Amino acid sequence: MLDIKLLRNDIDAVAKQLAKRNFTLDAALFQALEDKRKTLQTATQELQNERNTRSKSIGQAKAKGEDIQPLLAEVADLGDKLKAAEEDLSTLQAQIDDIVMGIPNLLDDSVPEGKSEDDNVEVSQWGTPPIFDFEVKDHVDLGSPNGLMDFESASKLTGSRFVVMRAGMARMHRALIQFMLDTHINEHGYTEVYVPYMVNEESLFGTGQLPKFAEDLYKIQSGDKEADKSEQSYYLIPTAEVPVTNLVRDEIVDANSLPIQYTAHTPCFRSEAGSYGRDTRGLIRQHQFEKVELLHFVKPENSEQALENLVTHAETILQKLELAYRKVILCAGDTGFSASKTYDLEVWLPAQDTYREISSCSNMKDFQARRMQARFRNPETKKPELLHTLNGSGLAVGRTLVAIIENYQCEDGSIRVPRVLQPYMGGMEILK
RNA sequence: GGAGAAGUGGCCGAGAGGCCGAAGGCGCUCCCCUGCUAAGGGAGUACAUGGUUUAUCCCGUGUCGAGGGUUCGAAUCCCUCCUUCUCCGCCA
Repeated sequence: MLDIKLLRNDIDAVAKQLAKRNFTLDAALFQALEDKRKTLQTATQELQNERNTRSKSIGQAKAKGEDIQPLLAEVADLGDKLKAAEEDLSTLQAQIDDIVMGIPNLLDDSVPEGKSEDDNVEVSQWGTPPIFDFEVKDHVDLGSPNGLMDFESASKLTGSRFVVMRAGMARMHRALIQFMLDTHINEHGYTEVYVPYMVNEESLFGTGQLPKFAEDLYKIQSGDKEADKSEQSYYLIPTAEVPVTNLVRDEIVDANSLPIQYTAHTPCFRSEAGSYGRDTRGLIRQHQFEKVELLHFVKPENSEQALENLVTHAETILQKLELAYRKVILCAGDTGFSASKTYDLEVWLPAQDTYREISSCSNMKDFQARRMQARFRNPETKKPELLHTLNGSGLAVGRTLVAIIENYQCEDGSIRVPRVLQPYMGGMEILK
């Protein structure tokens, strides 16, 4: 959520900024609604003030034992007028809130212009893509023959975009999670957190998935209960960003505890509505996948550096796994709704002969914090101020598995186990 | 799943229709006194938001778990939901 004052005072500049990300802000409509709001709110508050003062005088008169009937008569129609005014105001306010909640974050000045992912700018490369003297297979062909990776069974159990893994494959998948968590905890100073995989609506509003992206989420319907509107419903988390970031929702954290760095392993659930036909083969785009997430809560002046650190932490994993990758900065048109600036890490996939996203690291600045009222007390001004929140994948586990399988493949179809993972797999060196 | 109790500022806690944005305590900030393993005195100290502009000041509005309702007036009464605790049942 953007600062409402910024929208009131300088909406044209905001609209211009947002145009960079292909977002059209109807400044005239907002302005008109705002003007109405101002008069309506002032009028409503005047009525409330009148009610309050009159009620108070009734109380005082009663305490003195005076006759309050004439006073009651005076306020007879005040209630109805006030009620009407309050209803008009809340309707109008809801309209304004809808608009404001649907406005994406302002982009950092360093974000390059561009319309789509084709305009993202490469920042750096690490490692060299391996050269094979045989025809490379993709991870599906490598994993399927021995049932290590089994998409047919998964579609029987559930449907498309799920997987069953067996034996060494399942173990390597688990090893990756442990390896990532251990690295972030031991070398990068993160605190591990375990969080619910289902969250309420408020949490999803806090991080920005709602109200705009409801179709990407799975909503839980509990058992035999008919959808009862009065009861709160839960959603499966699309990323650990949601539960972990919401830890600071409605909190005023001690400035001394900053920066806070959390890491969490969770499954992620995405409906992938709107991506029909994309990446239908293999593990790349699943309804359920594991991710190790990195989150920072920092003072505003430190968030720029925190993003650089966070990306480095994610890069460390790829480097230890000796996987070639490149780092890109997302252009204006490709940067996500809540993000001010995003780096993607893209790992080399031999079978696709290209780099594919494996991590996305973003500085949300105060966008999520404002929605969540996540604050810290500034020791100098003694006033609460909004935190800056950041998050990034460190890394997406399924896609990392894909990268290992394809980059470490041998001519006979077996897969070498990366050195750093071997201790996590009982010393196993070859996966077949 | 059944029965009961409770949710008040950074924390603890009083308050039971009007004199309550809320006693008292702890903590914190500032000042004074004193002078040495410390103690005493005084003052201040919720958040959001509108007028209202970077900000200050002032005036208002809202907020006592959340949302509705009753009333001239609700922290206080009623309803729904959420959460916590106690007892019983069940359970990885």
